[in-house]
Amino acid sequence: MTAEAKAAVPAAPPLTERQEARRRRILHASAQLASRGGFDAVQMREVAEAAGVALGTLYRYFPSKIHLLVATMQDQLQHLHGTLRKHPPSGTGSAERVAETLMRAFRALQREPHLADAMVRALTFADRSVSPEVDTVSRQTTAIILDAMGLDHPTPEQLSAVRVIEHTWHSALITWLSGRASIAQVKIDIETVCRLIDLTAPARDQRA
Amino acid sequence: MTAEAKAAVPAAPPLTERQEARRRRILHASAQLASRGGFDAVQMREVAEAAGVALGTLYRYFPSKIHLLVATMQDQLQHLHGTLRKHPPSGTGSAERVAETLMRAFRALQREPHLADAMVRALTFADRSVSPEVDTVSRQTTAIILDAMGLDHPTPEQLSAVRVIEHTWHSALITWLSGRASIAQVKIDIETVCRLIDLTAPARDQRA
DNA sequence: ACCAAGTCTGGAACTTGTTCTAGATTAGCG
DNA sequence: CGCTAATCTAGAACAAGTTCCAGACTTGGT
Repeated sequence: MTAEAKAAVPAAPPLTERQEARRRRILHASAQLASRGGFDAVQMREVAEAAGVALGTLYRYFPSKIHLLVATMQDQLQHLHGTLRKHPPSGTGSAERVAETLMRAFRALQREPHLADAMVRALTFADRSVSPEVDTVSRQTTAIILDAMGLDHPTPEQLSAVRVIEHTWHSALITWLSGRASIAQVKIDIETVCRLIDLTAPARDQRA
Repeated sequence: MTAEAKAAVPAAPPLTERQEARRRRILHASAQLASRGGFDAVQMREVAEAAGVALGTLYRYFPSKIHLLVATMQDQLQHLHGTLRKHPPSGTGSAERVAETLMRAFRALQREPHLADAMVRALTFADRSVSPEVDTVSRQTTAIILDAMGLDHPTPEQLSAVRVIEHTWHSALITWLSGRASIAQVKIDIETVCRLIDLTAPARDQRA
């Protein structure tokens, strides 16, 4: 919680070309299988086979199924962030733009609901041993939201609002994935929580 | 999502006394083991043994480990709701009272962090097959929050706010349990999201 | 008291995540 | 090139959730 900003993964031994390729094949196989049948369909033996790699090797690259799926999510988020940078949200207010961005991400997930299931379940099921990786995902998400808000130097209050938005985002996704909330409801929840942003705007109308 | 309010479990065959006792023993064993080592420590074979029941019987009562832990959570929530009814929050505003209530619940969880871990992880990991049970938990939570707000007939807008609060509550718990957020941060997040309540108050200062 | 249906028990068996081992391959280096 | 350490492979082995089964026990109805 204190001061270790920069690199969450201090020792990232440089991978050879073949190793990079293996890693990529594994992530691809993971996403592929996840797209078919969700979390349960990502079976370590199958991932290994599809990636053309021994089971032990798979575990050397990703020490658990959860690690693998969280890494898969990092991968997908990176894509998304790139896409969003190229086509920024069009709304005029911060709240609107954030809601628009999240809804766009949501629609992307709807196109691959099984993949979404695998990634989100892994993310919320992760225990302490996966904290660094999950934290990376969280930072990526935060960056996306701050981008949408157009903020470079958020106040602590605004960061709180962003954290709450992330909470809502993850949890709303889960209720949708498990069939307990409709798409429309997720939309409402996102729009509702985005109202918090205006509440923390540094400008006028502050009387608390 | 439409109109089937009353009983989520349509056919609850009346249990005999011995069956009720078995069920209670199982839930007790579950909570006991969870209190020790969290999610992983709740092993079905051990629960069965501790409850003095055959493995097959355990599975007849609770069709999966997740079902078992979600039921455990229902149980604990019931306690909590009872306690809260007897000692209502003292704040003057809705937002304050809800925040106070949730912080009180949070402190209760802090006393049994392993149990909290087991229940919350089960809750968010649950797939569609556990939807009815998870939904029950959700309704219990909603009821607790509405109680704190002192509302009997919430507007749709207020219900949205309550849903977002629940999202934040669950997700914040997870970040705390996995060591990615401090207790203080959870407190801040709860207080932040509770501000939404004032935003949806039916009274004055509505100009959007 | 007796029977049929349903329930419970003990235990084996199966599935999938994870670990371990022995031997082949590869990478870096003199 | 030839050596050494690291990495990779194939596959066995182990752990815990889940399923199945044969036989004993309960329950409810007659």
